[in-house]
Amino acid sequence: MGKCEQCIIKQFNSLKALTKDELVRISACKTSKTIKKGQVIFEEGEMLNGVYCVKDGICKLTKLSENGKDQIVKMVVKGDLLGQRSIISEERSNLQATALNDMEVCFIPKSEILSDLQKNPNFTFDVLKDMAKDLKESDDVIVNMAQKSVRQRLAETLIYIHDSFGVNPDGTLSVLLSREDYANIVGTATESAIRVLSQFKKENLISTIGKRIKIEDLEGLKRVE
Amino acid sequence: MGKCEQCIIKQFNSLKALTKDELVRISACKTSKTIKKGQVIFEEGEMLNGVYCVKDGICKLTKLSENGKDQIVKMVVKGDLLGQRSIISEERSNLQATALNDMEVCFIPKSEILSDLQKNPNFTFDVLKDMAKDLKESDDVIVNMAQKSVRQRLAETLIYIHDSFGVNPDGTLSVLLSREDYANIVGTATESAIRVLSQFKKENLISTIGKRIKIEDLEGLKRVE
DNA sequence: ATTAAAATATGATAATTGTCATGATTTGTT
DNA sequence: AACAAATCATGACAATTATCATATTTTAAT
Repeated sequence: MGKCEQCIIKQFNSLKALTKDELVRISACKTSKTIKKGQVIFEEGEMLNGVYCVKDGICKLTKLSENGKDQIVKMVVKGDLLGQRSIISEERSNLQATALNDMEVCFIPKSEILSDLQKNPNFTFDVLKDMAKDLKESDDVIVNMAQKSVRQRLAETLIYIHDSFGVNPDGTLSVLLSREDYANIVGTATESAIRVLSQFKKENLISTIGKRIKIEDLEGLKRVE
Repeated sequence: MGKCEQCIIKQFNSLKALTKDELVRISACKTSKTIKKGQVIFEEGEMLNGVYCVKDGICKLTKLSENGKDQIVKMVVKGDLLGQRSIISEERSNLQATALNDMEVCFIPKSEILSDLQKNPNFTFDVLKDMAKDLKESDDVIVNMAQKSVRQRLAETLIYIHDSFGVNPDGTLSVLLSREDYANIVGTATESAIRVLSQFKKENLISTIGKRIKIEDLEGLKRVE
């Protein structure tokens, strides 16, 4: 099993603020897991016993709305930590995490994280910074949800996925989301999302190969109102 | 000027995690301010030089959307800290803060807060917990915005304001918001907010005295779909 | 007290989005 | 390869929400 001290991934998250000693100790008690596409990592309401460090793959964080629909609140990428919030507030998770890809993650027990938070102010401060960033992003999402049209939100989602996760050799978005996923990011009915995507296609903003999507006119998408 | 060591307000925020020494030092460099209703405490894009501890009054945190409308992202109450996020990320504020009441606040310089964050892990951890709570609330707001109707969101807003800020002797909500404010919380057009309030009135869920609102049927409001 | 400005209210209408029905296509399984 | 199940797609229509116009009421300033 890999050693945390030598793992490159930690450069992308708060674990980089840990000392070598602390990393060695974490390395000794962590477990590596492979998670298959579609598999649920943890459920809403579940008590988490630790945090996950995402070594590879992507997952979605969703919350079930009263109307029975899942809302995708955030996408978690290679390098991100998963579940810190629940550990810090000592509460059950308010979100469900589901793999969108095959994933490689390391599970670090709660006790280890909490003791490091107690002992290493640099680490705590780094987690704090991370959360401040998340919070700012949440503000943006709230404003977008409240003030922008479905058309605009979907255009921005496509751009976000393009910019954050990149494209395959054929130019299609490398993250394959279902139309339902798109709807659940944007906060609309699946049919509406499909309809808007069809419009985008007619307007030559995107093209599709099967269910894969290729952005044909990024600037055009940015101009969508 | 009051002394932080003796101030009751700090029980409601992370400052309670500071030691007596640290509080004495803060007390020495803090400044008290009175802010009039409607006054802007800080603007979007402004560089904050410290955090505010709200001793009395309420303010709204807004973000200007591209369509020129203000979205109210959060309400800040007596006991809350204001501006920690910008200080922690060392970024300009992403939100504007505007007093909804006459307010009493204490301004604590950035340097003091940052040094306490460096030195006192309990304090940092408490700020972290606070932010974790904010983040969870943001998730809820996102889901509500995405999945619920204007009618539902407005009903919930009325309940939230009722429960969080209480009522006057005559039963009207003690926080006086304009119809535009309500629209900017819910994320809808002012006319739509007004219209829904009128409906609620017709359905005897609320009554109005001038622009003041009184909840007549709390249970009914909770059932709104 | 008078008046102007701002906020609230309501109607008419258009635009957006949701819902239900139905078919086509894709995917996964045997 | 054949089939069932899931996903994608589109039409028709209903419901929700936005926009513009225009009163009415409230607030603030003189």
